[in-house]
Amino acid sequence: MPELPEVETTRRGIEPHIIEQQLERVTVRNGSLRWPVPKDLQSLLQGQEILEVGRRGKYLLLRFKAGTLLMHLGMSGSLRVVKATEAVGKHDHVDLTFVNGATLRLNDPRRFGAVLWAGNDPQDHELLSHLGPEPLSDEFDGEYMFQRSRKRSQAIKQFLMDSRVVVGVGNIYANEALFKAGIRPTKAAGKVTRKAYLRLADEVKLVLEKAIAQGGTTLKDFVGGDGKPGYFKQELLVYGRGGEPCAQCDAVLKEIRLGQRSTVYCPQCQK
DNA sequence: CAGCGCCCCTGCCCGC
DNA sequence: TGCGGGCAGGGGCGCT
Repeated sequence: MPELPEVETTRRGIEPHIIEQQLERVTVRNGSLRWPVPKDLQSLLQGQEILEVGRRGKYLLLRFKAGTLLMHLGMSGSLRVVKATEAVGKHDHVDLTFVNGATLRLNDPRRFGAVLWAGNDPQDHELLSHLGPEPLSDEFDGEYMFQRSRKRSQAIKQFLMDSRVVVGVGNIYANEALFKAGIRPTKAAGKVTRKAYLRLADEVKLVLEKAIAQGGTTLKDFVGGDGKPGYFKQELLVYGRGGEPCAQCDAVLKEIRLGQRSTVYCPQCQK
């Protein structure tokens, strides 16, 4: 579920409910996530106020005076703000309950997500310190990709999904952006031209911005807790469409596996 | 170092 | 209806 746009949508959705709120207690029902949830969160955070709700790539950063709580939603995680009295459901693994009664509740069926303590300089945390630029920042552009990709034999799609190169481009958007840019996902990153990278970087920004804008329209529902937006599904041009005709040329879209991930492209439009 | 598979885990869908 | 296999929007890790 969570690609960068959804994590950003989550961030925007929870922020107004928890910013400047004082934490009353931490409830960990199942601390067995990607890494064990630290056991001392309660003592670290009790009485502390949330100063900022930030994001780095797909990580959410809840900043307190004492340090930063780092959260990742993995493949299946979601966060909702509920009343402290709301019935606990299956896979509701962690709650942060605030003095005002609001509760930030993490649900994660597959438990690939994470809740970790990162101290006062979260960007120095091991999981964040090697991350590439944000795709929507000026630091990320075609020239940057071109320079970083020289002599790389790896397929462009895997290069694009490497968080050390750029964060937040998941499988769906990698497929979509490569289609829009007319680049075949299997092409070696080092053989993609500067011109093609300029186009690709633009398309990455466009598709992410568009998805965030649409995620925004579902914010209310999201916080109200009624589940998942299916917002951009109908906008996808290749992802999940293997075997269907290309929207641009009518050729049959090909579906292959690249690095264990489903990859769809148009053999005509993407060279 | 670059690049590639593996794996963590549950749920769901499909074919038999 | 039950069961096995494959797949899922992430990404760290260990190996070559």
